[in-house]
Amino acid sequence: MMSGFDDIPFFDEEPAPRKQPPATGGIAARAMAARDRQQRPDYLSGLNPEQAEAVESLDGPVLVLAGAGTGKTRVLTTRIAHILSTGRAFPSQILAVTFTNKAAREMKERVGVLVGHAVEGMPWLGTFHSIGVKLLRRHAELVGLRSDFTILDTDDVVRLIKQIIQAEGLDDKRWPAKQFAGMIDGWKNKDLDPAQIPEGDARAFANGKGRELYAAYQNRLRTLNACDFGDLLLHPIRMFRSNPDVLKEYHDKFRYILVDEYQDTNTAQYMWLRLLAQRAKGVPQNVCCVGDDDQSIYGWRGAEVDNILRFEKDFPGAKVIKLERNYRSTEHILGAAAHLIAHNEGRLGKTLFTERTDPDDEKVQVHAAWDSEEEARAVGEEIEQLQRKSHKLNDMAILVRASFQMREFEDRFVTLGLNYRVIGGPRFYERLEIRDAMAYFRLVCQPADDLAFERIVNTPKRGLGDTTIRTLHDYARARDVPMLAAATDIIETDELKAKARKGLFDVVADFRRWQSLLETTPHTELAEQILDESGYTAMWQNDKSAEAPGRLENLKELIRSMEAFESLRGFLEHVALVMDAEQNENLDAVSIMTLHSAKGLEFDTVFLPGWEEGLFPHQRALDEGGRSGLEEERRLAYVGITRAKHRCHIWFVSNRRIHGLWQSTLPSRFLDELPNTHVEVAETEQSYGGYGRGGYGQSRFDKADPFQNNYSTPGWKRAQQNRSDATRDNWGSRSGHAVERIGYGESGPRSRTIDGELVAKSTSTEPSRFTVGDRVFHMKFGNGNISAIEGNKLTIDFDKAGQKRVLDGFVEKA
DNA sequence: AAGTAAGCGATTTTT
DNA sequence: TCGCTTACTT
Repeated sequence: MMSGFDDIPFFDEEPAPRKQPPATGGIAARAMAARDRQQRPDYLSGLNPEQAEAVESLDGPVLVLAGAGTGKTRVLTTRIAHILSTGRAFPSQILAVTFTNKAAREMKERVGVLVGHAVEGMPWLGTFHSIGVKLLRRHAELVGLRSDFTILDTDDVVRLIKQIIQAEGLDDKRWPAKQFAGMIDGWKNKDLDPAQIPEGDARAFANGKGRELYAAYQNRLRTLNACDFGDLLLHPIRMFRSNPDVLKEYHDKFRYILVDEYQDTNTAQYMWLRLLAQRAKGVPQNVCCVGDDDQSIYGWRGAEVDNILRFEKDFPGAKVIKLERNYRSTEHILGAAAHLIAHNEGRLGKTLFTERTDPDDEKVQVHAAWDSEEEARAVGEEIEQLQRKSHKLNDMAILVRASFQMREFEDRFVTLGLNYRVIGGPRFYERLEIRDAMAYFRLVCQPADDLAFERIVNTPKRGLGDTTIRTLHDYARARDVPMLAAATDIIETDELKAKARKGLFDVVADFRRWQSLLETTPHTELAEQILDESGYTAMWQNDKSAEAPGRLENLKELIRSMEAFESLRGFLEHVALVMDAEQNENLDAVSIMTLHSAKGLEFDTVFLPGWEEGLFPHQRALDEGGRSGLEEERRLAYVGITRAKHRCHIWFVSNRRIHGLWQSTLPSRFLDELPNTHVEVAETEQSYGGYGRGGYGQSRFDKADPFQNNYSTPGWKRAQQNRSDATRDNWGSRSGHAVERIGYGESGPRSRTIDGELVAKSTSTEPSRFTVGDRVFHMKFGNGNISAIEGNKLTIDFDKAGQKRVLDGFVEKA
């Protein structure tokens, strides 16, 4: 099994240059490769021909288009194993980049399985950011940092920006720091420094001060000796650009470069990669990017699908290998997914197939429910039924478009006593008490960390209020020293009142003591000591609120998780980069998560609720992203379906409560893009369909089996268009079934269209056709009397359902 | 400094 | 509508 690995040399760091393997592409190497191919080592024998080609094409640029479930990770890990076993590179000469820590971890583990002890010898396998940190710690001085720089998270960044906005004398309510943080992030994703941002962008914020503020922010980071996440990419880029000798060093070093999830790279990551990958002319670029354009779902946070689409132009002579043989899903699931994604334009074009055909495999099921409550109830029932057939809850997942959908399922599962776990959501290291504790630790390790200082200087309360902090802040800025240092000085003066001076004196003394213990005391012990002596633990012990015990528990957990690290510093770095905490694997539970966080996972049974226009595809994606927004939504749907191994159940409801108002909804257009042959509409004995749908036109989903006939005929399409327009009008007032298209009069409501498809229409504000006291009928709640009217929103006392607020388009005069 | 009142926004998320 | 953040009050 381990053939060929026993004689790999291992180095923690660089081997001596003359001991390097023969140059890639050389005759010797090719001969060796040929020999290896003949021998077909064990680790290659389990691969299909395409996978094997992806693994063995070591010379020159390679793009592996790996569809969902086609063994992408296997290819990557085996390729690394192959490089090592053929002696083409030492572990430290392979650069392997992933997006998430999870992916990096998984890759490390799997390479470990293949090559045993070599994993420790792969220092350059990690996320873009962790590799960036590694580069920066080595060359910090080249970008004006010290190598012990701190990494700020989003929360720190926002607080810092807020200070800067205030310092500029701007109103921080009119110009929210959070928004500006987002803008900076966007610029950094595009590899733009303050001088390079487009004039329009610069003007868009704070009366044209955008550029200034961005520059001020960067200056502040430098004085704080700190980086935000974007800098972890940008600083290395700048460093390479202005220090060709350093870049050359890494060119020589990295003989093979591998990139996972290439479709998710943003412009900065692309530049970073290109700098490292594009060597001198004539030298083969052994870069291998793996990705799937059909699974690009992060355009909204700066990912450029274009990077993968133009790979062949960027790397001339690139070999493109498609992996289309799927090992995960049934033919129905693949067929449904393929048909759906075929509606996108600008694809590289892959079609997944499987060799397994089992007549027992069920088709993808589409279910209709009356409202979200019934949807949750029905999914709960399905889950219980599967459970009765001894399916594991761990093998089931509910994948939602937006997190507000989760609640209904959680509520239902609580009543049923069904175990579930929510993936994503608020994370351990983002909790208040954890962040406070971390601020203490940070300040001990890095006395210049003003953000940490300000966070905890008066937590617990030490009588150091706003005025004191402001005085101290100004004092520090005037002398250009960190606040902790300023505090040390200021307590010698009489700038502060006696009470504040005493409080500050104690803080300074505490930190001085903890710092002196840093090298001598074991870090977990020191951490505990810090939390105790600072009074932080006591603060929560004295807190009577319901969450206090949980917070204390979290603090204990924090200390416990430090044990795995060698030092406080090492732990801090880990937390800055790896924000996730492990889930309890032992519990058998249904997973609930967003479609985005489901990427890369697989489940036996997948439930996809909420396939309604406006929710999925999401209205905002359409409004803000137009055609490409729609296509990204479609890719999201594709990701959702392809998570399923055996069963995929899609749901949509007719009524959903959005922002507290009940709204009638239309089945998602994606449902109509699913093929007959692999999809069936599930018979449900629920209330859906039992009601008259009063003038909303026919839908194939009104009938028991809409797939029987004409759902894709122009007639159906038109019917849906009618319904769509009619319903959208209900946001304003009802205007019948007129088909409104592009080209309204100047004064009329403006619609948005995507290639002629009507996607959104602004609300109109005509006076309501109802008056208080009217007797009305609502499809969901039945009869009732109007008790109040605000614009198009009616408050109605229903005979059975009680008081509800609904939009006037959904009721009729009774 | 804490507690209430008012206001705002409401996809998706990693590092 | 609801839940969270911020402002104002005591």
